[in-house]
Amino acid sequence: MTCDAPWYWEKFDFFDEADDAARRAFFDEANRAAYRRNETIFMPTDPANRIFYLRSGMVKIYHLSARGDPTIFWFCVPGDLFGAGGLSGSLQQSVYGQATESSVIYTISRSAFESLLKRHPQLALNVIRLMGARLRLACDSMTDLVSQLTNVRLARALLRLAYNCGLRHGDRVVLRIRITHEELANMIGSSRQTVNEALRDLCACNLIEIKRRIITIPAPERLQALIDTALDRNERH
Amino acid sequence: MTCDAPWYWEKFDFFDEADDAARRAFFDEANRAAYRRNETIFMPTDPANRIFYLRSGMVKIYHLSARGDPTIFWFCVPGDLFGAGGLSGSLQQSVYGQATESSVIYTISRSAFESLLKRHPQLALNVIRLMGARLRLACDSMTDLVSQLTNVRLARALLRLAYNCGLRHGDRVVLRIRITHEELANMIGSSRQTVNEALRDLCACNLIEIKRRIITIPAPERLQALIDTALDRNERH
DNA sequence: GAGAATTTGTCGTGCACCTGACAAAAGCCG
DNA sequence: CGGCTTTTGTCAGGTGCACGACAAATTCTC
Repeated sequence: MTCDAPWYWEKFDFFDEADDAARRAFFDEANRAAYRRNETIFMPTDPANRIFYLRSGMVKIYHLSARGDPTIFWFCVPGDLFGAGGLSGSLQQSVYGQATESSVIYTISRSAFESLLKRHPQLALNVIRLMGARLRLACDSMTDLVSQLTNVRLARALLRLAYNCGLRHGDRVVLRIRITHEELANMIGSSRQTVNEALRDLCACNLIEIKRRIITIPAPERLQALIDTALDRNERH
Repeated sequence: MTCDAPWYWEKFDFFDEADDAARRAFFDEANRAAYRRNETIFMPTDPANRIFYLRSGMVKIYHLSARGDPTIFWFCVPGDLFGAGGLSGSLQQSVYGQATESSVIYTISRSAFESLLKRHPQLALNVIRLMGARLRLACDSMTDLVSQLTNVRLARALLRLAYNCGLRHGDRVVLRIRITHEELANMIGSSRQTVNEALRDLCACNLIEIKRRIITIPAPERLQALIDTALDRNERH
C-alpha cells in the first residue's frame, strides 16, 4: 500500500482545480465557525445533515465504543472535508469530530452541498478524490491492525501520520501534532504502556526523536526499512 | 457505528437515481469481461487507470503483505464500483481484486469515467455514496480490530458480512458467501485455529449455524447483544 | 510561578492467542 | 467412484502484551 507513496501526501484541497465560481458558490452558502483546542465539533448522535470544510487547524475523527475506549481514525488537515459520511445515506454521524487545536471550519447543509456538486462537477470529483485518499488511509490502517506485532504497527502508524500531517524539513519529517502515547495506542489498538516501550526502542535506534511531545522522523526510509525487515520476527535491539 | 444501521444494507447500485442517458453513456464506453471463480481481476502492480463495475458475482478486495499474509478488506456485490481508489490520484492499484465466484464486470478507463461523471453529476453523487459506504465499512473494521477480544471481533465481522452480502429470510440472514476459517482470520487479524474455536462457541450458543460452509445468522440482534454485553469481559460458556 | 491535572516511565502478573503439528472430514477432478 | 487437495478440528507449548499500580515528569490553569 505504502510502497508507491511519497514521504508526504500531496496535499489536496477541496477547491483545487475548481473555478472561482464554484468556490464562491460554496462560501456564499457556508457558515463559518471557530473552535478551540479540544472542542467537540460533532457527535455520533448529531444528524448527518451538514458537511464540514476545514480552513485551518486540525480535527481528530474518532469513535467511542460502548465500553468507552476510543478508536482514532485519522486527523483532518486544512483543505479536507469531513462529516461527508452523511453523503452515503446515513442519517446520523457515527463518529466524533474534535478540534485538536484552534480551527476554523465552514459548514454547509447536505442538500445545498449536493446541489452545489451537481452544478460544479469538478467539486464532485474533488470529493471523490478526498474520499479515495481517506479510504486508502483506512485500508492502510486495517492492514497494520491485522499485522500483530505492536512495534511494527506503531512504526507504520507514525509513517501514516507523517503522510497525513507531517512537515518536511529536508529529509526530516516533523509531525505537527501533539499526540499522547494514549492516543497512539488508540490508533493502533494497543495499550499506553506498550506504546511507551515501543517508542523508547524507536528512540534508542534513532529512528525517531521526541521533544516536547513533538515527534520527528529523521529518516523516513530507515523507519520503512525497519517495517519491511520485521518480516523475520521482532528482535529487541 | 453499527447502532443505527438495519440488518441488511440498503443495496445501492451505481446507476440508481440516474437517468437512462447516463446508463447508456457508461455502457457505450465500457468493456464487458467475465471471470471465473478464483480468477484475479487486478493486482497491486497494475496501473490504476480503469474503473470496474460489478454486474454479477462477487469480488474480494484484499492486500498481501511482504510476509505473504493477506488482509481482506471487503467483498463487492453487484452494483458496486471498485478499483476506484485510482480516482484519488494514485497511479497504481494497491490491492488485489479477485472473483470469488463467476462474475461479470464492466470496465471503463479512468479518463472516460471522469468525463462521464462531469456530464452526469448524479453518477458522481452515486460514486460518493458508494465510497462513503465503503469508508464506513472500513471504519467499522478498524473499530473492531482495535477491540482485542477475538470472539467479539469475529462476531462483528460476521455482522458486517451480513450487511455486506447477507440475504434475509424472515429474521434469518444467510451469508451468501462460501468463506473459509482462514479467510475469516484474515479479515479480523487472527489465526485459523482461534477462529475455529470461536466459531464453535458461537454455534454452541445457537448464535450462528454453519452448513456446508454457508453461515446463517438466525437472530442478528442476539449476536449484536452478545457483542454489546462483551463489555464485561468474555466468558467461555 | 504555584498547584492541579495530565502525561510519562517502569515493573510484575496473568492470560489470550499465535505457532506448529497432525488426524479427520469435506470438496474437487478426472 | 477413487485419489488428491483443501479445509476443519483439536491439543500442547511459549509469549506478546494488556492491565493494575505507582512514582516522576511535564503541562495546563489561574
